[in-house]
Parts: sequence; C-alpha cells; structure tokens
Amino acid sequence: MGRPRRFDESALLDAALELFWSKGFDRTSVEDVSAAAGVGNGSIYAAYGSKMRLFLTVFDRYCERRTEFVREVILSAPGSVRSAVHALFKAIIADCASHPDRRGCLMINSIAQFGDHMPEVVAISTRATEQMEAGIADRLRSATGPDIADVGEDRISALSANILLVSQGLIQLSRLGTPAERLHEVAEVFCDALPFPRASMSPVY
Amino acid sequence: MGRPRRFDESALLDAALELFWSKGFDRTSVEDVSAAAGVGNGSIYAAYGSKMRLFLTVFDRYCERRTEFVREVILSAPGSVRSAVHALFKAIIADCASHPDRRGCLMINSIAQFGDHMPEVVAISTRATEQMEAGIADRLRSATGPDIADVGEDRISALSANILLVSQGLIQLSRLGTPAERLHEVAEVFCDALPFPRASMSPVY
DNA sequence: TTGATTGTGGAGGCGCGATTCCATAACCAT
DNA sequence: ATGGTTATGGAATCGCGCCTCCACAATCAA
Repeated sequence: MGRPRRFDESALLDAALELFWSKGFDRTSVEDVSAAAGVGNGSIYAAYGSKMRLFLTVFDRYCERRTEFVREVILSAPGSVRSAVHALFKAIIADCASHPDRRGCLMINSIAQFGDHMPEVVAISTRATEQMEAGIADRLRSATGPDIADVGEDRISALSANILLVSQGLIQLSRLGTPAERLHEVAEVFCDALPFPRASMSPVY
Repeated sequence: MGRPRRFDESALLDAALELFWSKGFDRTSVEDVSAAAGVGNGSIYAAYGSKMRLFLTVFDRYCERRTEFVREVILSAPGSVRSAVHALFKAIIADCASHPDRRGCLMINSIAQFGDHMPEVVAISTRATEQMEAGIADRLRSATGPDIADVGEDRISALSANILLVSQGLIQLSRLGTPAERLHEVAEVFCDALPFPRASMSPVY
C-alpha cells in the first residue's frame, strides 16, 4: 500500500458535474475542474486517465441519480395513474425551474453532443432510459385491473416510453425559455389524453 | 465593384451543414469545411467573419428547411387530424432512418450544446419552433367544426406544442438506436390518445 | 527507521485549430 | 488599358488546453 488518496472523490465528481452540466464538456477545461475541486490535475489524471473518462464517470453518476429521481417520483405518487404522471411532469418542470440558467438535462445534452461517436454515452443513456421506462411501466400497471382500463400489457411499454419522451420534451422546451405555466399547459393536455379513467372516477389506491 | 465571388455560397453552406450536423461543431474545423467545399479559408472568413457566424448562418438555413418540412407534411396530409399527425410522425421517423449515423436533429443538438450561452441559437430555435407549432395548429383547426370535436382554441396551442414535442422526442429516441418499429409503436400510442374522433368515424376532408 | 509504493500538484511540452496576413487574381468604371 | 476594389487560398501566427513529467509527501511492511 502506498499513500492513500487525499481528495474527496465524491466532491470532485460533484464539482465536475456542476461544470460539465452548466458550461458543457468543451467549455470546461480540466484546469477548471481542478480549481473548482481543489485537486491538482495530476491527481485527476492519475485517477481517471483522461478528461473523457472523467466525464463518463460523472455522466454515469448523473444518469443514476436522474433515474432514481424519476422512479422515486412516479412510484411514490399516490392516487390515480393520471395524477401520478401529472406529478412526474410537475416534478420535472419544477426541477427545470430550479436551474435559472436553463441548462436542461445532462443526459439529453450528452446524447445530442456525443451520441454519434461515443458508444459509452449511448450505452449509459440507453440503460438509464430503460430503467426509467420500467419504473413508469410499473406504476401504470397499478391501474390495469380488469374493470379500470383496457390498456394492454403490450401498450404499457410504448406508453411508458411516450410519457418519458414527453417529460424530456418539456425539458427541451424549457431551454428555449418557455415559462413554467406554458409547460404545465402542455403537460396537462397530454395527461388529459391518457387512456386511463379520470381521477374523479377512479378509486384511491 | 471589385472581383466577384467565385465560390457557390449555397454549396458551401450545404457542405458546412453536412459536417456540422454529422460531426458536431467542435469536431468540425474550418479547414474541414474549406476542404469539403473547395473554398479557401480566407474566403470563408471574408464572408462570415468567424466559425461561429458561419455556423449560425448554416443553422438558420437548416431551421428554415426543417420548419418548411414539418409544415409541408402536416398541412398537406389529407384525411383526419389523427391521420395527419400520424403522417407527420411517420415522416419524422423515416427522416431519422435516412441517416444511418443517427445524427438526430441539428436544432435539438444545437439547443443542447449552445442553449445556455448563445442567444442567437435560442432565438432561431424559438422562431422555428413557433412556426412549426403554428403549422400544426392550423391543421388541427381543420377538425374543430362544432360537431366534430370539442377541442377548444386555447388547447389547440398546447396540443400543437405537445405534438411537436413528441416528434422531437422520437428523434431523440432514435439516437439511442431504437428501431423504427418501436418508434412507430410509441407514436401510435400517442395518436390513439389524441382528443379527435377516430379516422373511421370522421368524414374525409 | 527505511525502503517500496502510490498520491499530489504545479510546471511545461506539445499539437491542434481559429484567426490573420498577404501576394495574387478577377472584375468594373473610366 | 489602367487604377481601384474586392475575392482567393495558402502560409504563418498564436493562444488555449489536454496531457505528461517530476520532485516531493504520505503510508505501510519489515
């Protein structure tokens, strides 16, 4: 055993996330990360090997958190399926509003920038997307009692993907400066169209 | 009057578009554009001043074409509103499939990359988005006869935004390698949920 | 204590690519 | 034809940032 690591890895990754997310990969230099985290770049390269691998580590961490966030919101939301989806959109919109710089979602941003030449980014994103869809699908199934709705199992998956897709679309819209009210309107229209019974007519689960 | 421009500006912009779109802004050098278009970089700088202004010119051109594409598809689609929306998604998915490199949509990519520090990109994107939404809204109104559907004018706008948002989401999904069949399923589920009468029950316009 | 091993951070190498320069060419007006 | 003006494209500049290097520090085993 040699000298133990002195820097706080979690803090370093958080600092790097803040920079990569707010400024973007190219506009963030390793020096920036080094300065923000108070860690010499030698240590960073010893630990991660390259700027890109540092990014991938940060990105994976972000996607895991994001996945957990979506699953947590949709799965813990009480009431009808429609209200749960509504809660998801509301949480997403609130999350967007919490970033005044309109930085959007790092996963979406990274797919846009690296999707065509960084297989790792695609792999991590695909995995996260699948897990989020699975969480949404689990929640949707809570309303597929025989007398509740006629949403077949085969459509649950596509519908889950659709819901996730809309939530990502809302984030994209927010990047253009669309006010939260407008986002809520768009989300509302979608919720209204969901093939599930109205909240007022469904039992409380 | 001095010496006239020798190079074909349209060809230059198309060459630059191909590079910026397929490789991304940062991974495309001005030399690349110069070589691809057969135009010396001196001419490029004389005409556009900087790489970024060249990009903005290209980007604006792309957004106009994209806007026209969406408007053309949705407005010229015959039949019910639902089938028109379906046609839009189908066209979008086909367009994605025509790019085996899964490059996505330059507008979405650019918002992701420049949305937070390039006001021009946001402005161009916002304008394009508004025009696309307006086109979709026009098409939706073709079914708002008193006895057809009860979609209020106030919801037309939100619904239009929603439809556009889904089509952009489909593009994003395609970047992860989602097969066209799956995209069609997701689009289908959305179309089915639209608050318009079923195609089989509505008159042919 | 001492040697082996691994972490640390700052200084510097080094290549890449945006931008500028410039000698030359093409065109118009006179 | 000639001078004024603008276009051209290749060469040169120049700064930035990824990455490497290295002297030094901290820990453990013996």
